[in-house]
Amino acid sequence: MLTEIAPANLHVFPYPRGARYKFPAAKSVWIFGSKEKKFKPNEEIFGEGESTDYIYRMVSGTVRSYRSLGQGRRKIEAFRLRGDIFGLDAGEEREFSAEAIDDVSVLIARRSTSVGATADYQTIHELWAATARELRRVQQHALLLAMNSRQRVACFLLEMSRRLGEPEIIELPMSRQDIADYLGLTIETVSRTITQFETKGIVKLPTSRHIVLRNPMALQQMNE
Amino acid sequence: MLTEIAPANLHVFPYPRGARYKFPAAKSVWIFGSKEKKFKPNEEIFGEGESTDYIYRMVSGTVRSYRSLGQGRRKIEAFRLRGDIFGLDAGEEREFSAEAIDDVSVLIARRSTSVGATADYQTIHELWAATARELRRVQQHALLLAMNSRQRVACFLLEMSRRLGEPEIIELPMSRQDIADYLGLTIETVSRTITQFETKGIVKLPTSRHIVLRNPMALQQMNE
DNA sequence: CGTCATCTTGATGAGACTCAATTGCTGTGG
DNA sequence: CCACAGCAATTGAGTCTCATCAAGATGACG
Repeated sequence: MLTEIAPANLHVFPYPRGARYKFPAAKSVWIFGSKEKKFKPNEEIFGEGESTDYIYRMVSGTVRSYRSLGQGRRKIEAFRLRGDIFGLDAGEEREFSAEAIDDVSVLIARRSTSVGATADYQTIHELWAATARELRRVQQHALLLAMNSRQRVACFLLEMSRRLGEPEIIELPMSRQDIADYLGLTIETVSRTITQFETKGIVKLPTSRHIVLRNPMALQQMNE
Repeated sequence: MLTEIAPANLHVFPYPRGARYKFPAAKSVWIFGSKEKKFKPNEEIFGEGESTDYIYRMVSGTVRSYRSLGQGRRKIEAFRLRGDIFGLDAGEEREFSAEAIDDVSVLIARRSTSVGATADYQTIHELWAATARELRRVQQHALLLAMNSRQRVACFLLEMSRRLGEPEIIELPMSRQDIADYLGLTIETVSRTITQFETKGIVKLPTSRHIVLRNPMALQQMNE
């Protein structure tokens, strides 16, 4: 139900001072059906320009939401994890594509159902709250993109640490290329930066996708 | 406060089922009083951490919405021009500050009034629409921040051209420092880039704040 | 006409990108 | 079990972009 979702993607790093932003607890659950739809890795969930008939709620797995630029370039706008709601574009057409990164399972709601004539206060309120959360997330991301590579990677690791549950053990579902496209860097820079963190003893890398935070405070402090 | 929307029997989104909904351009301004409040250049309209009691609608002038980072650094998140609605934060406290750049006149609405017990469909609709527009704007801005300096400045000029009305004559209300903080660049880079455009005959600079677009297409094409 | 702001221009260096080579990992087939 | 292919990630070397620091130029205003 929606209530569980709010905290999940509420705070995108850099952490706002305190937990000032309280969105009202959402109560209704009726907008999503109970049938799960599954996607295989790299399978497209929706593409730019398609109609915005559905909204999605992550049950498991990881999704990248991105926009294609020219020349095979790509900007990843968000990673969607368990509990996140996505696909709530305002216009009639998708502005971003969404692809499964690993095995993904989602709940789907038709827009016409949830935002149609029968919509009640609770629903509209939840959808508005979801839009507001998304706005906050993107604002944070825009701040991140104005930072240097060390800060961006640090923020990314802390964000993943928080969102994936385990505070100090990060099992990354996405590739270096995905991370690079999310942070507006190249894979080489991402790789070098993480290596640099490892050299300084800030993180440990049992494998490239498995990152252990040994000194999260050091990552926090890079933003000042 | 936003949470206290009355449980009115709202047909909140009376769109025919199946019809993809479109956020209409906000038409009415009725939630705002008719009394204008004025601010002098560099005067603060609200600051980070203050309560989000009011929302604003620009009547004239220019406002910068920004967040202070450490060491006198600053990230400008948006310029607000005539007609823009701003201050619609979802949380209880301001995440950004807002300052008048030049002489500013705004209409003010108390939140409790506009989203209180008397709230009706149109109000909620407009506020959500405003949030959705803001989301889209910030998404666009995030894409911009992933580009190189030439592209950022080009996008900025085109944005101003569009928003300030005159397609090919831009009378900039803000300083180079403001532009730089908006684009995540330095004043020197902004200045050099514009000079470069002038050398190429893409723009003409009667004065530093007065920019004439001689070849807007060239600016467009920088994004591919 | 001087003063202060703002903007431009110049010189230099750090940081990130590019291209290329190497290493590491995983699955597959002999 | 090993060899090898295929892909992902790391590392290296060179280049370029943009930030920094410093110095002029321009413009607004008393």
